[in-house]
Amino acid sequence: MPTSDGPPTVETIAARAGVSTASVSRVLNGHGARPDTVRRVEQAAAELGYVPNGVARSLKGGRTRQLTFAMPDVGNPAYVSMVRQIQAVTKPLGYRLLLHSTDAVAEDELDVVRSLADRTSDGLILCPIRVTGAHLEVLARAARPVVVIGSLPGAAAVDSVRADSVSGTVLAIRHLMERGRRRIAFINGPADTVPGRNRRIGYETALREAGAVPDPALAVTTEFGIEAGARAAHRLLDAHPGIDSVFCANDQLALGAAHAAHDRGLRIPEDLAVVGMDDSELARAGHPALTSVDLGSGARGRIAAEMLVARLDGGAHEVRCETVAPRLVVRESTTGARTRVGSGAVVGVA
Amino acid sequence: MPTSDGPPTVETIAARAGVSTASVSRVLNGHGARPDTVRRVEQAAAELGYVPNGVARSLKGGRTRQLTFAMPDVGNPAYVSMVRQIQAVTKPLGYRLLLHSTDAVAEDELDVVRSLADRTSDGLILCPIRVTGAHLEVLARAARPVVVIGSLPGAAAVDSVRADSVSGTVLAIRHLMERGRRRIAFINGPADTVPGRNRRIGYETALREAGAVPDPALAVTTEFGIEAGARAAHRLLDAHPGIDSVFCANDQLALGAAHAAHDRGLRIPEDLAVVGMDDSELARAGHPALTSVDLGSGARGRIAAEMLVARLDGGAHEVRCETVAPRLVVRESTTGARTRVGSGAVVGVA
DNA sequence: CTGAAAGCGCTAACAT
DNA sequence: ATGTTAGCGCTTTCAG
Repeated sequence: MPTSDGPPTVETIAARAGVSTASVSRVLNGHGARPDTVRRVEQAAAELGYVPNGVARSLKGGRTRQLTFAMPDVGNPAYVSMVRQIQAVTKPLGYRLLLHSTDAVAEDELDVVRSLADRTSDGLILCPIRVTGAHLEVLARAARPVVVIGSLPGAAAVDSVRADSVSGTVLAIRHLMERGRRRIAFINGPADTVPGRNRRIGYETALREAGAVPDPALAVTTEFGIEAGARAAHRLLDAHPGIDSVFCANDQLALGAAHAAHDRGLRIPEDLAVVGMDDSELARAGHPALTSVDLGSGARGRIAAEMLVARLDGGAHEVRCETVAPRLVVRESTTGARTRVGSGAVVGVA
Repeated sequence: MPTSDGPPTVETIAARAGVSTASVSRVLNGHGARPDTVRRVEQAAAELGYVPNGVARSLKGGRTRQLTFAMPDVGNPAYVSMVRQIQAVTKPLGYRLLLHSTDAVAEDELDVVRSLADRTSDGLILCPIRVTGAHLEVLARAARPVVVIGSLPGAAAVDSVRADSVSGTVLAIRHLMERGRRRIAFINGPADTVPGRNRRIGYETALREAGAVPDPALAVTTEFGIEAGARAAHRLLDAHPGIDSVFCANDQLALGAAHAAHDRGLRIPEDLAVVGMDDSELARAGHPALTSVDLGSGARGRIAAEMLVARLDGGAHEVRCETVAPRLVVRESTTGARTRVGSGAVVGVA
C-alpha cells in the first residue's frame, strides 16, 4: 500500500472504497459491478481526484494511444495543413499527436521509423523528402504501422498517399498556355527529390503536348524560400527578358518571383504571369493574389491518418496507395481580374 | 522467459548473452561492467536489433521524456515559430514533443492541464488565449510543471513568458506618427483577450502621448484572418476616407487591409500606410512588404522551453516571469523604400 | 460479482 | 562485477 504521498493509484482508491484493485479497475473501465461497488469506487476516485496513470496503462495494454507525424519542416504551410487534418481525424479518437521535424535530414527520418521499436507510439505518418533504398529497408522492418505521405516504389509494402505533381504541373502550364503565354519559365525546388523530378517532367510534358519545345535554360532549380525565388526570378529575367510567365514549385518561390517582378517594374499578370504551388495561405497573401496548384496537402494528411487508424484498429488488410488529384486555383496573378479577396476559382481538376 | 515471439526484451538479451537482466540493463545504460560482459551484451543486443521499451522505462523512471505544447491554432505562424523554437531546445535534450491544438476553447485548455495527471508527459507549455479564474485554479493543482506563454495575474505560482503588446503597439503608432501620419486607424483582433486589451491600451496611450485624441470610431475589432482584415478596412475607409494609415493586430489582418487598399486604388504607403504585427513570413509575402511589430513569438517559445527544462532538471526555484521586448521591423508598407527582398530594418526596440 | 495474483519490460537496491 | 528480486500502476486471468 502506497504511503500517503504521491498521486492516488488504484490501490489508494481500493483502500478507500474498501474493495480490491481489480474491482477499481473494472468499475473505472465500465466492466460492470454491483451498483454499490460502482458507487463507492466512483466516489473514492472523485474525492481523490484520481487520474489513471497512462504509462502503466500503456505498458499493460501494449498501446500508447499516441501517433507520430514526422515531416521535414514545421514552418512549411503545406505540412501545417497536414498536421491540422491529421489532428482532425485522430483527436476525436483519443490519440495524442507527437510532432517530429526532421529538417529534411534522411538519417533523422530513418531514426524516426526505427524508434517505433521503443513502443512509444502506436503508429507513424512519415513525410519523407526523398525515399532512398535505406528508407525502404527500414520501413519494411518497422515495428509499428507506418503510412507514408509521398511516392513509394510499387514494391514497398507500406500504405501511402501521394500527390500527383506531374498532373498538377500540367494543369498550371496548360492554364498559362491557354492564357496565351508562350515563354514559360519554371522555378523548381531541389531537383533531387521525387516531387522535384515529377514537376520537371510535368513541365516538359505539358509544353510538348502543346507542341512547344521546352527550353532548358528557362527551367532552374533553387532552394525553397521567398528570397531564393526572388533571386532565381531576377536571374531568369536578366538572362531572358522575353519571359512572359513563370511557374514556381511552391508559393514561397512564387511570392519571391512576384517581388522580383515588382522590383523590376513589371506588371503582374500583364507583363509576367505567376503561378505558385500548394495553395497555402501565402497564395492569398500577396497582391495580386496568386494562382496556385493545390496538391491537396490537407487531404493527404487526412487520408494518411484514416489509413493509419484503420491499420491500427482493423489489423492487416492489403497495402493501400491513394493518389490525391491536384486542383488549379485561379486568382489574379494570371487573370488580372480585380476580385475582392476570396478563395479563388477552381478551374481545373486533374 | 518470453516465448520466441514478440520483440526482444532485456530477458531475451540476457539469455542470449548468458548474463542476468541486471547486467543487460547496466551495460545498456553505461553503468560499467567487465569488458567481456559489455561485449557480449552489446553483441546480443545488436544481433537481435534490441530497442528498449520506452513505456516500461517511463513507468519505472517516472519520466516519459515527453513535453506537451498546447496552443490555440496550429495554422497561426506565430505559434508555428514557437513550435520551432521549442523543438530547438528540447529535441537535443532527447524530449519528444506532443502537440495539442486547443482551437482556443478554454475547456480544452483546462483539460490539457488536468491531463498532466495521467503521467503521460513530463511538462507542459500552455499558450492560452485568455486566462480565467478556472485556469488559475487548475494551474495551481497541475500534476507536472507548466510554463504559460501569456500574461498571468501576479499571484499565480506558475512560470510564464509574456509579450509586451502595449509597448509593441506604442512602437508601431509612434513610427506612424513620426512618418507624419495623423489619422491612424486600428484593426484589432477579438477584444476580450489579454493581448487584445493591451493592444487597445497601447494604441490609445501612444496617441495621447503624442498629444492626439484617440477617435474611438477609428478602432475596430474583428476576427483574425485576411478576409476579416479586408472587410474591416473597407468599412473603415468607407466611413472615414481621411484615414492615412492603419495598424493591425496581426499580419493576416494587415494583409487583408493591404488588399482592400489595392482594391480601392489606394497606394501603399503613399495613400495608406499599413503596419502589421507578429513579423511572420506573411509580412514579407505581400507587396509592398509589411512593416510589422515582432512580439517575439520564437523567443517566447525558446524561453518557455528553457524554463520548463530547468524546472524539470533543477527542481524547485522561485517562480519566474519574463517579458520579451517587441521590435519594430520597418519595411516598405510605411516607408515606400523599394528595397530588394530582405529582412527589413529594425528601428525600434522597446 | 469479487479478490488474489500474475505480469507487461525495465531499473535499482541489495546481496553475493 | 554480477545476480536476484522487488516494484513502477495497471489490467486481466483464474478461483472462489
